[in-house]
Amino acid sequence: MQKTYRSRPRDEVAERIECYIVEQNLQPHGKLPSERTLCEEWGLNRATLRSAIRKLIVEGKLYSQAGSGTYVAPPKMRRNLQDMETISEAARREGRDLKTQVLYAEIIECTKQLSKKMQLRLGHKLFAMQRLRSIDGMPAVLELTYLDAERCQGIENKDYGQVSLYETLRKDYGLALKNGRESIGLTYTSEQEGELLKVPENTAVFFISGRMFTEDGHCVEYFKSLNRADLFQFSSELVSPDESI
Amino acid sequence: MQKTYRSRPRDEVAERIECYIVEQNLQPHGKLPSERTLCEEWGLNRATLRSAIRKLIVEGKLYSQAGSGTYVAPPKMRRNLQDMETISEAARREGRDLKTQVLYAEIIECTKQLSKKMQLRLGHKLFAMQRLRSIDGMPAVLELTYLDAERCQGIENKDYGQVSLYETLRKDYGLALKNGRESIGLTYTSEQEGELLKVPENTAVFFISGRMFTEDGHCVEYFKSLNRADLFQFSSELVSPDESI
DNA sequence: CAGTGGTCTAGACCACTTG
DNA sequence: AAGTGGTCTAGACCACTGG
Repeated sequence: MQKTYRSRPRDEVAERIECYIVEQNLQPHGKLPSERTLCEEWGLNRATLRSAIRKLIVEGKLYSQAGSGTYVAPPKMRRNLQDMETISEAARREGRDLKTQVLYAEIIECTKQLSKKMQLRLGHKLFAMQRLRSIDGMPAVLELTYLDAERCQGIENKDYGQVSLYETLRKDYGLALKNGRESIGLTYTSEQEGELLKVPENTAVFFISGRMFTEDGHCVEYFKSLNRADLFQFSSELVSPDESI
Repeated sequence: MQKTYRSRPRDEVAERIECYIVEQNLQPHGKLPSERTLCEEWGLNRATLRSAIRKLIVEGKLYSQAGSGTYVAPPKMRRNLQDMETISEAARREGRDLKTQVLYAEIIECTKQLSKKMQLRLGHKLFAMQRLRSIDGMPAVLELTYLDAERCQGIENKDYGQVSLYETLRKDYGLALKNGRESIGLTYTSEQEGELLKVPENTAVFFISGRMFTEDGHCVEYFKSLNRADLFQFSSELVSPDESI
């Protein structure tokens, strides 16, 4: 009485695609032949091939662009919560291209909720900025930053699509934000967030928020960001769960 | 020049299913009519209906069991990372049925990696235990716990399928584990983990690990757990990201 | 053993990207 | 304008669940 292993075409095709990538030495963002071409060459039904491709997409190994093609997904970018590495530092470390687009930047007055978070009085001037950050051309992080504008007057006068915010804080204002607390969770994108990050609505993304403090313990920055789960991998220092008993 | 809104059948059908659930007052675990029945009654192609069902499944609104049927998914169980609420406390709070199965329980010697995590010397006696915990009959959490066995001698003599581990620590050993650090990430199930949690291999699950300390700062417990993403929702106390500008 | 969800085949139209 | 992925139709077989 032995379990019959009737391997399904979908899984075989998925493996075949992975082999193809290796054999052809396809690099990240490398293009696969079109679905119809593969179907013909491999004698497949398109639905079966698409099912295999979908599997590899959810596994983070492929991505596809309507009207264009199917491509090899680049490895996820690793970020660590322990050290306070900014995304620009992480991108530099991994040799990635980081572009930043400022969606919103204004001086606002501290609200009740922000006042709690940052320990500032109501009405205190804050610099609020929302930025969309792209890794290797793919929208990856949607970031909302609040800065104590009274501690860094004129902070709003630079274009943080071009200049590093942290470098400005350090060089122009002598603020070295070394102490911080971050926390992570998962949420699902709203319609608007999905459009900005170029993912469907209700896609699971990492939600990271945190505060940065000056050396004398004052909160200068509060931020929250959405990070695409298909592009990032948040590693803790822990051993992999695969090392279970 | 207006964008034409040609709503796709799939999305219409998905909405129709949601309406059906409300109209028929279907409760969690309530059964939908069979796919073929719905196709006939609503004049649909089965592939289209299945596409709609798949969408609702990834959104956590339905689940299906091969050979049996498609059912209304119960709301996800909420857990919070900030407070150190155990899963049994969370289950009680939400009025859910929690069952625990011990897969492995033994005294082992502290390894190099564990020694780093727990700040204990190599060879220190640890109580290692792996448990599978089920919510309302569905395998939900795969948990691996390491306890400082020299601080709680005889800890291995109870059946933690029946008795609360934390209650035992508190009552029998006077250990109130109030201080802890947890961290969360995403990983993908191995074949074995998938079988235990009753999900396919390579399913995305939450990976939570953490350490619990005594009041005098000694690490007594190190744990890591896999939590099915379709059953849990991890919330932080922070404002929702939807409140972005 | 009848009914279920899971899968596969074969063929078609659509909106979009790209040369 | 040609080619691409995304979707839809119609019909079929499979392994499994449950009475």
